[in-house]
Amino acid sequence: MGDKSIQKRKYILETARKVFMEKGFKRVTMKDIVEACDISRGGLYLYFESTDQIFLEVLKMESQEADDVFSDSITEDATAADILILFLKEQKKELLRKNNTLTQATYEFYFEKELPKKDNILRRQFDSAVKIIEKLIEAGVENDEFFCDDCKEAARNIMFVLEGLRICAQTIGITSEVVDREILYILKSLGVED
Amino acid sequence: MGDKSIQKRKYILETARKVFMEKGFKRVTMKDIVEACDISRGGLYLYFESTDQIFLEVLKMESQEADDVFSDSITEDATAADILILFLKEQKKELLRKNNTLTQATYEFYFEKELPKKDNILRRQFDSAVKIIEKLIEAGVENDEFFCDDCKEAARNIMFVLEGLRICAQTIGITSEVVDREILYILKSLGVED
Amino acid sequence: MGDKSIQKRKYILETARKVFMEKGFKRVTMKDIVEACDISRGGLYLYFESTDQIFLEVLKMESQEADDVFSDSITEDATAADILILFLKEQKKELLRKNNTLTQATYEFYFEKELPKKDNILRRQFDSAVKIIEKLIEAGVENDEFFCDDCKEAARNIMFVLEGLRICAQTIGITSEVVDREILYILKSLGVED
Amino acid sequence: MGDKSIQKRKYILETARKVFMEKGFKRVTMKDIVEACDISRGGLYLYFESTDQIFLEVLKMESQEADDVFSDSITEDATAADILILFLKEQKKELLRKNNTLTQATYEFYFEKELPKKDNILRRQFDSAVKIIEKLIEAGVENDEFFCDDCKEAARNIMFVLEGLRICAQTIGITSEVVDREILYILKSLGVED
DNA sequence: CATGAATGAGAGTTCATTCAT
DNA sequence: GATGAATGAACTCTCATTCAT
Repeated sequence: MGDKSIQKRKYILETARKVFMEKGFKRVTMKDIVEACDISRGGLYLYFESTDQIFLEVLKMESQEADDVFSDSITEDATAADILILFLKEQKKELLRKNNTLTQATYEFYFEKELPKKDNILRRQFDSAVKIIEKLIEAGVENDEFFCDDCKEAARNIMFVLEGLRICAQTIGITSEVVDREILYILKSLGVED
Repeated sequence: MGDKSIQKRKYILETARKVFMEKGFKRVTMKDIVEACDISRGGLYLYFESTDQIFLEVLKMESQEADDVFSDSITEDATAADILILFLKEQKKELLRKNNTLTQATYEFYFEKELPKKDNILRRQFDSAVKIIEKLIEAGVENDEFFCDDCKEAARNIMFVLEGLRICAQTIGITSEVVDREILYILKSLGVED
Repeated sequence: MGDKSIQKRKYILETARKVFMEKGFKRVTMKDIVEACDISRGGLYLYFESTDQIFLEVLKMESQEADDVFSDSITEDATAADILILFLKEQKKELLRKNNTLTQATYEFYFEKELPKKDNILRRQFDSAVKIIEKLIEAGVENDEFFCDDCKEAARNIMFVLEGLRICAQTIGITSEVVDREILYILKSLGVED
Repeated sequence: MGDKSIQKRKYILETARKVFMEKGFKRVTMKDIVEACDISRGGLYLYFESTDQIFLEVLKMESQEADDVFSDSITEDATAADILILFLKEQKKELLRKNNTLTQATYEFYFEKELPKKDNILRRQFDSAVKIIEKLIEAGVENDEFFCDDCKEAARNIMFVLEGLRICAQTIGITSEVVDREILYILKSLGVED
């Protein structure tokens, strides 16, 4: 596969990503992607053999970029609290974005395929996020920014709240204020006065 | 519609409920329901016109029963903390049940139809649960069982954590221990020492 | 499946039979059969799930009728030689018929699927024909119509010659005279002077 | 067309031959041949325009080599009977070989294309084989090895039996013993005592 | 000459929905 | 009311064939 092919492959994945963001996972057919990419039916099959495969690849792309969210948040002089707040604000932005997330498609995908619960991308992302938040809280505790007995558990709780917000955003809808309140609640439970 | 019809309608809904629990929402076809009910294709259409409609009715049934969870928890001499703990344990049991919940189907349904976020069954259930928990916490605060600044927010937080656990149970999988730790975390943040 | 369904099933098989006679096996698609029957795409799938299945059923029908060829040949006063000659003439007629045989389709079918050689319809038909011819020759030998050392082998040889003629008729083409000569040769080798 | 081209053409034909032996005719696609030859899709089209053409060319190659079977059989001191027996044994070997013959592919090819019956390679091969066998029998008759009224007809009969065996080998399966018995039957009908 | 990405026609299959009985 | 055969739109997937490089 030449350079051009790699380009096209990437182009297809990026286009498919938009389609998944708009329609979720299940409603997307190979035809949808073919049309969005403006290529031929057979052409798509040269690169991918199913929507499943395409979605998994999109997810991989996504997950690589996800790691950057933290990296972006970390600046030299920022305190742990600053970084955590920045991260939570990032998450807020993302979970309030309408039709601009793969959240729904991802959930649908994991529902449809009854994938191994132990080893899947989503799980790895979750666990890795927990670990990073944990480190952040530990750093904050050392700096006396945070107060916390069990940093690991606090990190996990934050992630569950975020997941709860995320799914509610997709189903029952939530406002910016609701998210803000949750963020404040989280921070308060870490002993941050604001 | 005669008595017999009402009976049959109910029979269909109950049978369909089982099908949705097994397969989620999207993967269920009219054919599946027809076969599960052992009625004729045309027969089903006499009562319902789509899987959507059937699922909504199933959800209505469900939501009427859901209110009983709390009622069951409340006994005369129970303290607020007792009731809250009982409720959380109920939730734990439910969210760990495999293929015995409409959770997945419900999420799928709400993903698929981009329903009004403001007024839907799920939303009403959520809000009503928040209110009940809030009342419970307030009662607990008055009894000095709980310590809490903002009972409404605490209640909301609990619900988001539960939602987070619920979705995670369906996608990345969670263990009984994970749920226990979250329950403890919630109780601790209410000032309960255990 | 009601009476009507059985009728329709039969109708489809008979129509499909004609299609197979015209086009062989491989070139026939479900669409061809749908069009020949003038039914809907989905309609055909109610009765059969593949051209394979349809062809096998056609073959079964055929094989039931094939047994009648002999029965038809046998009349009360006919001698063994008469019956054998009648049978060979029947075979001649059949193998010279253009596009009015399933021969080609049958061969194609057995080529395509690499079916068990031991137990298949074709094999059963062949063996049963050998047995009947053998009986016939034995009867002829007893009547001093035929002369033959090994009736079983003679019967088998007749069948192989017929198979050879059949396949040649489909590939390189043969004339009526060629078949006649082979029939005479067979009869002569059984000691029949004509 | 340069030397190199001729070489490549031949290489393609020989490779394609193997593919046809494995899969018959109809199941072979241009893609199969391209992959077996490890050349480019477009490249194949520079030499041949269809599987039909390729198969015909393979058949031509084959037919040139087929003539050698007899030449090989003929040694100086061999009697007619020896040569005939050798030839029949050759044929036996060939028709019992699994997946190592173009037989099936050839039949499929002639089924698919409804080619002129009068003038085709298969026909020429058949006629030429008949002629050679005829000559052989005539020689045998002169040497008093064989007894035969109509040598041409005997030769033709042999070929039809062989064709019958060949097709049966591909469809209903035959054993070595069955072929042996047919060979003995043929020889006996030529008056050879063995 | 040679490449291999791209095309698009067409085969197979499923399912919501209708309608004569 | 109830039945279930029938319909046809929509999807998946494959392959011969072309054509820019």
